[in-house]
Amino acid sequence: MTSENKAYNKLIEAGVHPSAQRLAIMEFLMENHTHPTVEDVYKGLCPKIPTLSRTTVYNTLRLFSEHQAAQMITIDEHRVCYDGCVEPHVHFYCKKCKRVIDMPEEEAPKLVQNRNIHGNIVDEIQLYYKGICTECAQKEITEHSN
Amino acid sequence: MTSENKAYNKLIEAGVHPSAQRLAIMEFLMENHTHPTVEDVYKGLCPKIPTLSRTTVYNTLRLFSEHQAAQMITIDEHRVCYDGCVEPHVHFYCKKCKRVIDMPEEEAPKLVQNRNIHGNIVDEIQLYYKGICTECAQKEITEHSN
DNA sequence: ATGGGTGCAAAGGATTTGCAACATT
DNA sequence: AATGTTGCAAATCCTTTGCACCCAT
Repeated sequence: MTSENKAYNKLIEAGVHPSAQRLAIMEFLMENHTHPTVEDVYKGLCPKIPTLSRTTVYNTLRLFSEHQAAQMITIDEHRVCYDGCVEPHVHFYCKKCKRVIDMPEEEAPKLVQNRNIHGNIVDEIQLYYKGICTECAQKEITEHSN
Repeated sequence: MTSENKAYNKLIEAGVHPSAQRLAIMEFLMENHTHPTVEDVYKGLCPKIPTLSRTTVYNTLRLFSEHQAAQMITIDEHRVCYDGCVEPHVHFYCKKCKRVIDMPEEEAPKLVQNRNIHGNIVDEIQLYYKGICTECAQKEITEHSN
């Protein structure tokens, strides 16, 4: 199956009408597992869709997360980013380089859809780790040994 | 022990020099378990410290979280809020009323200080649940039954 | 022709920055 | 005097809003 088809199917399954922009944005998410911000998606797709606007990217990513076709990640205090993978997994945020990294080996809490806790209905779970990533930790050691 | 003393001790233990503003902000956090935003803290303390500035509240809350004297919560995509309690516990975010609520009965992942995962150093963990709170869920039922 | 989707420009809001004044040791 | 702290004003950056246009049904 081509990546266009995968993106198309995902939108249909999520109940999102597949416009050209939405398809391109979903495809971008599915090909870039780097937790892109709105700006990243915008920049990444501008060459392909020169008329694309930031507003559309904002609207679309929000729509995706509302339809569980993507997850919104608020691990970075400064900006929101998105993940095309909606399977539960842990995210790690490096306070130095500001990257968001997947931690597939860590156990993630499973989401029971519409779980009820004292009347509060939970439909989304996010587990965030924060700290310093390998690369940045390495750099720090090198710098300090000078 | 008075609440001033508690706040004072907490700052000292965290290695934060206790100025009047910092004491007042820490005291506010320890007395208000409502996950206040910068604006909330600012508004809450203005009567007591009329010269207080938002900048100071920003600086101070950031300083606290860097010294583990408070935790920064990024559950709400629109604004950061803070929790004076640094014991691990789950936070719930209501997408309707935007409140952040503690979920003490849910098991929270324990933070092993400076845990190392494939070279990534984890020094902070946040577990977020999102959905609709009891009150808002109730309201929705009432409205729809009209 | 109708409703949803898109994009521009402007507005809004949260947060940071630069800098001067201030307090405290 | 030196250092760290505070607070104002301005700047910055992210995100939303209002509205007009456009496209597909």
